Amino acid sequence: MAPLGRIPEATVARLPLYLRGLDAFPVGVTATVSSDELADLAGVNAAKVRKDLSHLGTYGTRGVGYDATFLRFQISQALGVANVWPVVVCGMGNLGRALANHTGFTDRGFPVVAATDSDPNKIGTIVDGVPVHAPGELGDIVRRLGVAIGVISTPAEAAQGTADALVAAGVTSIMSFAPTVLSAPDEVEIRSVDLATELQILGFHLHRDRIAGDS
Amino acid sequence: MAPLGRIPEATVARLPLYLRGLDAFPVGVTATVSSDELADLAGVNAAKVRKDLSHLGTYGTRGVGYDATFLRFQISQALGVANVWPVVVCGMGNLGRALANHTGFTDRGFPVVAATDSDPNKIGTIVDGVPVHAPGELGDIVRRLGVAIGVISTPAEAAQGTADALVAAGVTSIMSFAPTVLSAPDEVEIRSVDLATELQILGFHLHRDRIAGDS
DNA sequence: AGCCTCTTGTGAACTCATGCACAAGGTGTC
DNA sequence: GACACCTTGTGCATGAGTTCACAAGAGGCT
Repeated sequence: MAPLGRIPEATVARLPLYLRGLDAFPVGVTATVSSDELADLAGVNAAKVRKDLSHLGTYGTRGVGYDATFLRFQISQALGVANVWPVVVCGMGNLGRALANHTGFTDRGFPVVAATDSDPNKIGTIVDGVPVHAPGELGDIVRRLGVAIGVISTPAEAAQGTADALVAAGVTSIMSFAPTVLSAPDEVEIRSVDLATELQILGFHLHRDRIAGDS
Repeated sequence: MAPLGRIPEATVARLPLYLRGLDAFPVGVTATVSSDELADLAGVNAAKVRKDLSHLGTYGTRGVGYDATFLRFQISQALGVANVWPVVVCGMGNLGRALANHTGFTDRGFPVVAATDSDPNKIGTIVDGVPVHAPGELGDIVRRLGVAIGVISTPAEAAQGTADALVAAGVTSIMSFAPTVLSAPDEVEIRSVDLATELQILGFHLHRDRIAGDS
């Protein structure tokens, strides 16, 4: 199989789950893991695990399984986990503060190096070790600190302007929590997480189950 | 078309986006919206909008478009937005507090009526209007307040136990932010949002672009 | 060595989702 | 009423992703 041919998007989205599952295996100790075990750890089925991993290369041994340490290395390699991508959090409201302080980010190679907020009372302060700047300084911050990823946690009204500023500064990866559609050039990748939308999807199923139960 | 035949999951996930897009139209005022306009507002293409809406019924007028108010009503109906689903937030760390205080939840019919945390200093206090209880009281809270949805924002280690407690209390919809796989009976719907995983997906593309740029 | 057992890697069928392209069916104008 | 113009609704083709099922190896036991 092509060692690094095009990896399907669905597979890319699962690689972090496999990596997380492999955390169950101590480093340094030689251990093998089967596609079945890894499937359990990642919450998917075994066939998917095998097909996903086959996109990276043939790293398993038939009849045995995968060497946990080696597999972790290969997935890390594919995901580029060795890199550290500095993050700027735009909008230090409730959510922004939580994100800036989220240990899961730094632990995985995404240190929050700066934040912006339009509130004059916050500008110039340091919240949980993260300096808060004015939105106008965004371009400067990105260049000076080598920011690779922008997180938008502003109100919906300010989101597009913030995205524009990030793009203008050269940021090509954005994660947005604002409940609005963002437009940006094609080469910019935007991942949008709308928490209320997620709940509405849950609500749909609750609603439907209730309808079904009533009839 | 079957007015309420089975709606594809992908369509369900987009209905909230359409509903959000329709917010651009004032209530009470009669206005029509075309699939093209709605596509822009929701960030998808027009063909998808039409096919999605056709699953709900034939609510458009050829040559004209959709009546904004009526369409909003129909989508709301399908999603069951008229219902109010009380939410309990489990784990009042940084993220939990932000979620409990998230106005987007209450605004969309998902009031956070209670929270739990294992920290004795938090138990019994009221944070932003939300009373914090001990994890052991979860079953009682769910029954007493009619909780429909549980949000898990505990550390990964406590997530499965919290999920078990929610399920035991009769909650069938769970939204989890814990970076771990949760197991639950089939009838329980779990939506998992791992923020670090999202960033790793962005990181993959950054990594790949950089590789491509180097070669 | 021969055989049995185990698990990977993958061809192939199948399901689900997307997007095109156009007929069907409205509205408004002359 | 006839015609020109719009936009929906949908049949169909294409593509992406999932799952099955099994041959191809690898290791161990007798």
